[in-house]
Amino acid sequence: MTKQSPPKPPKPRTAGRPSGGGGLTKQRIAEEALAQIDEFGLGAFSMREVAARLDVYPATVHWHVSTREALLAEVAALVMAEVPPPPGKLVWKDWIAELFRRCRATVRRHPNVAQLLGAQLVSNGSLPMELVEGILATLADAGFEDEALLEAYNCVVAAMLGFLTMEFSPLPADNTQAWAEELRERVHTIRPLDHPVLTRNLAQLANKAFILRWDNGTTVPLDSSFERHIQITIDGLEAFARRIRVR
Amino acid sequence: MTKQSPPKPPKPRTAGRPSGGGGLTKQRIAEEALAQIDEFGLGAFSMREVAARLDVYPATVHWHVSTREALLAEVAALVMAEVPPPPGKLVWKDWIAELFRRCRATVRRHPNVAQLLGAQLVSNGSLPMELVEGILATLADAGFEDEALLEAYNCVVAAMLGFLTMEFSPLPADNTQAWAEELRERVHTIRPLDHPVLTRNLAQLANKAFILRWDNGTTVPLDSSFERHIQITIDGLEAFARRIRVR
DNA sequence: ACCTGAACACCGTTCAAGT
DNA sequence: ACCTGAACACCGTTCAAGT
Repeated sequence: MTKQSPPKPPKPRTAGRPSGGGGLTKQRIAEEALAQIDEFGLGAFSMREVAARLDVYPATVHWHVSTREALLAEVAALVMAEVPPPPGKLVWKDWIAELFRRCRATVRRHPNVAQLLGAQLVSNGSLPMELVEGILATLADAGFEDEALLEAYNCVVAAMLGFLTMEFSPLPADNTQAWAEELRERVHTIRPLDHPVLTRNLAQLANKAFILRWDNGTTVPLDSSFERHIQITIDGLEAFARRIRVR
Repeated sequence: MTKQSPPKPPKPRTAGRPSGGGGLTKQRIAEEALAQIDEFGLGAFSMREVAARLDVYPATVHWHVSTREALLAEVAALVMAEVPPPPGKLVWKDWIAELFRRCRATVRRHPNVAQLLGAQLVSNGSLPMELVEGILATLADAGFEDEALLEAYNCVVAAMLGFLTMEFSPLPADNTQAWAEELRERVHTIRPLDHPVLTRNLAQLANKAFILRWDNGTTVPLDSSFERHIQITIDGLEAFARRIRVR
């Protein structure tokens, strides 16, 4: 697109350790990769592109990162490291709710990495240990221990990352417009006799309910649904805690 | 791997519409793609590979499917179409719980497509409309309407697909072994002073808690966590229903 | 309408060679 | 230790040409 300088002046660079303030690091590479993904989406990400941005040969990137997958995991970790842990003094319900909100705020700033969070085991390891400990400590405070602690923890993580992964799942890369129009058409021509409840609530659901939408969370945020999701999760956890106490 | 017949006998095939029982269809292509993914993982999926399996030129596949992304969406739809809708006579709590379980059973049969379900908006449209209507009808039965219906629905879908996406998220493609060993090492050498709760419950959490595991749901299924996730979601929904009734 | 055959512009990764 | 330069074996997609 912006490549219109054909008499490309040959940049003579030398091999070996850089003399200037160069100092390419894994961190630096991940930052550049994140920038690329933020700007143009995951589809525009490639080792070669990142190398080009850093004005370096592809092999150089590989010297630092080993593999494309590893770099993406690094990027995911970079994003999740931005999540500020909620203050420790909150009661457990508020702490969990705050975590959900802060996590979403961070993902909102990097929506294109959302699909990396839940969907790959490598980048599942991206949540900072500090947050993991925070969740566990909070749930322990709420009265969960042993297997109940494990279950409550998994529920919290799945509910949080799962929702965000879906809310910000990317649109088709190619002809977004045509695709959106087609889905919108399909949703609005659903046969009322086969799908009465859907039809009756179409105005409420169209483009705001999962599976029935053609824009993602970047364009059409699911604010109220997310807040409700928090409440439902916490109410469910409380019921769980009650069941334990009763026993 | 199994390619050791170099004097490949040239298969002379003719262009044009196939005479025999050929009849390549989008459906047929998606089935072959699914088979490939089931066997060797999403990493081994490519248009060319699918074409080879069908004994056809890559361009032929493109004539039927338009794009790689579209084919993957088709594959996701194929899988989710396998989910048998729960019987309609169940009370709403049981219906939702059954849906969760049936959905999981299906994804368990095709774990490698899990990462497609939640993470791409194209394949978000994969859930059959019949199930969507089922969820809506069930929730309407439970007393949710208008915006509450939207919120409850989004919560159900996110909770269900979100958990499954994470439980079956794929391992790194390359040197799985080394990666697993490294993560296991990292988890077991967490500093006790910084992460007391984590350390205290390490035996309970290691390789069974999200972020702290190196095997996915195929090897180490999160059965009890999933059942608890169902209960928590339903209890939360019930609390939500109560809040509405009170108002 | 459906397919072949070939081509284009990309990939990730490896490896010898430089400094 | 860190990088160049080139190569290898793949990709997805397009397009004219066949039948």
